[in-house]
Amino acid sequence: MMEKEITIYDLAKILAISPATVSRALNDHPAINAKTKSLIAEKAAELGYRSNTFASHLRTRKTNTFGVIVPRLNSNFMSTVLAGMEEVANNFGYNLLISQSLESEIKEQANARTMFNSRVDGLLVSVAYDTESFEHFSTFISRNIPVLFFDRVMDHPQCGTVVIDNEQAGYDATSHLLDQGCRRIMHVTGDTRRNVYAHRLEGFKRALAGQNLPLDNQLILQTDLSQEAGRMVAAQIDQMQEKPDGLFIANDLCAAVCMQALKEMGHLVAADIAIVGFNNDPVSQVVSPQLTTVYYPGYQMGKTAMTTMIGQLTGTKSPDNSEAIILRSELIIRRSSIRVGDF
Amino acid sequence: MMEKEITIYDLAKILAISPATVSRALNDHPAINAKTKSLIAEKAAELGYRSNTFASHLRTRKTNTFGVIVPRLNSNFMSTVLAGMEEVANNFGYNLLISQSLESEIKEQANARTMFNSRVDGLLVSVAYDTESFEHFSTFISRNIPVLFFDRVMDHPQCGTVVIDNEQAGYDATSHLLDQGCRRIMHVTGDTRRNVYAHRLEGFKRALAGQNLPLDNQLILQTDLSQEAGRMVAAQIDQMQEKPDGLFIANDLCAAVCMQALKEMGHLVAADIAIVGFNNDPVSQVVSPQLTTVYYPGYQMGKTAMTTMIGQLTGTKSPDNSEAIILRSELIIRRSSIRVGDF
DNA sequence: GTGAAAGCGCTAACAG
DNA sequence: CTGTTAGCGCTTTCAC
Repeated sequence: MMEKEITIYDLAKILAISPATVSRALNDHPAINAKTKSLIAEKAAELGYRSNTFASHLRTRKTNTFGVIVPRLNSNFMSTVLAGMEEVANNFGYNLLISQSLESEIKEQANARTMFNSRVDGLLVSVAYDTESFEHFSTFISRNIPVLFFDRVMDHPQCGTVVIDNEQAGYDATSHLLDQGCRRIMHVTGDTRRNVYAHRLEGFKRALAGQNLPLDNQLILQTDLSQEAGRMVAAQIDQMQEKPDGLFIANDLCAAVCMQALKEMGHLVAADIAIVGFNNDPVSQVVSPQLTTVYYPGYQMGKTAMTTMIGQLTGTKSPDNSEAIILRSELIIRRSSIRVGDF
Repeated sequence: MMEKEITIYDLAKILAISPATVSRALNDHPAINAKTKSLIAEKAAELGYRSNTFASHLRTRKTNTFGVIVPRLNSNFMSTVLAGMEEVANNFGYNLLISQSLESEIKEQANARTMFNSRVDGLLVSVAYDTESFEHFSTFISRNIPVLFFDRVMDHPQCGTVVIDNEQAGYDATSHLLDQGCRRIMHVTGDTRRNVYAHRLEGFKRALAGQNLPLDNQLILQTDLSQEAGRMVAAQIDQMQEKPDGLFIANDLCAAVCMQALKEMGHLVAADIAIVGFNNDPVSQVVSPQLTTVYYPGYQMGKTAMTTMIGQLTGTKSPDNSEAIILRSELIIRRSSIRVGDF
């Protein structure tokens, strides 16, 4: 049943050559005769030889594995990013060790420790809601293991980042609502310790300021952007004396639920209240009216992050030469926010 | 900058004891004095010692890592399953090596090879659309590495499976439509080489047969269940002479898009055509009308699969004692299929 | 309860 | 172009 594992020593003995030659041949070392190479490769295949990566890693101190820490796996955006990362990593012969922080810094620290102990060659992180400290990443930095943040990033001189221009996206979304004649716009955001939400909020503010509109703090709601939050926002709007005529929610699923709830309460989407979401989640296309949103290039972000990481590791880029890559995002205008013609 | 890695030899030297004792203490070996244990643990923590997993794996031939191969990472269902797996694995100190087959058997084989070379302790797989051969998994079996299938499974005497009762779910969904008075029900399915689609179809057929309704092959559409497919199905229905009055689509996102398209073409959902989806994707709750669907316990499936795998590995279950675990799924009735009252 | 010593399978000087 | 040799850091018999 249990077949015996065959090693380079077995191959060496059978072929009457040295293990070193076998090792070199298998690694396609230039100094080895092409004939011996193919001879060895053949025999290896025949006997079902597989390299013992641990022995190899033990020597080389490289694992060919990247750690990835994300807040949650089960969001459309994140799984799209991961899909992009996986594709690139796979092409370059790297593996991915994936774990989720479940939006908790504590868990994130534990994940980071596991990654560290697993001796990943590099770490890609999108931080949790409540992460404050950089501490759990500094162990990597001090051992020269590259750390790259994507989407929800931390600011650190030695870490690259891959993001979209959230400020501009927030500005565009808000400006669109202003263009539609909205004058009382509510913004539903997440934890503003996170760049993605903070910057969207800044963009929101800049757009209002551009029209000399006052900033009403009552109209800025910090939530967890869950579906539940969407329902609560709708209930709150329903109760308000002076209702907003525009609504910019930093997450599609939350926005979709909120829109649904508002409709049930008798509000007319677009006419009464124009709505813009964020992410271009599949959900945004199947709600009615279809949801105006910001296209968020998740797959591209994953590919870019991984490419950057590999580039850094293979020395194309110096490891302490951090860089910030900004991907293009784009406002997608759909029916939920079209009011022109109502005037 | 680059801190030196500290080993059990360093600890041994500093504490003037043998490396063997350090190793045993760190692994909580019973034969070691509690005092020496804590002394060693303390020093280890102080110096930032981390176990070199490769050296350890090289000796023990265990990796504490499971491989997971899924068709795609970026589906709500799959990422939910993965989230469940990750939680359990993490609790038991295992890591996850995740890769996607992108619905291609070729890629799946490559993934399996990588997993094999990475010497995963076990493999969890949900197979691709077009997978026919078991070949790429038999290498695992012959080396006694447990292989467990979940959701999209293969039949093999030595592999456990975790699934829902797709036949029953298909039956329930169809029966519900029949209960609503539908007599001409269309079923949109995926590749019927896959158990999940084949069984739902069987349930569909059984429900019709229970009412002595004829089986019209024109009303069974095999598609890839994409959003695009949803649009095509709607177009096709729109063109039909005798239109179906019920529609059972084996995927929520596809169903949601189809429903949307039908509405735009002027068809009345529920009244003209009652619709049932599958998966309880978030999308199903935000479309209007809300979509009747089958709740698919993804998180639970991930947890169960992982628990089973770990149980098998730790010897609770004999490895060649395959088992089939069937999780409960549940029809969730919403507005898209309610016609009672229209008569 | 602790130590000595061998070896897991591979790679990389170094030597020829 | 190929071989010799010495570890990588850990676990684990076998002693004491």
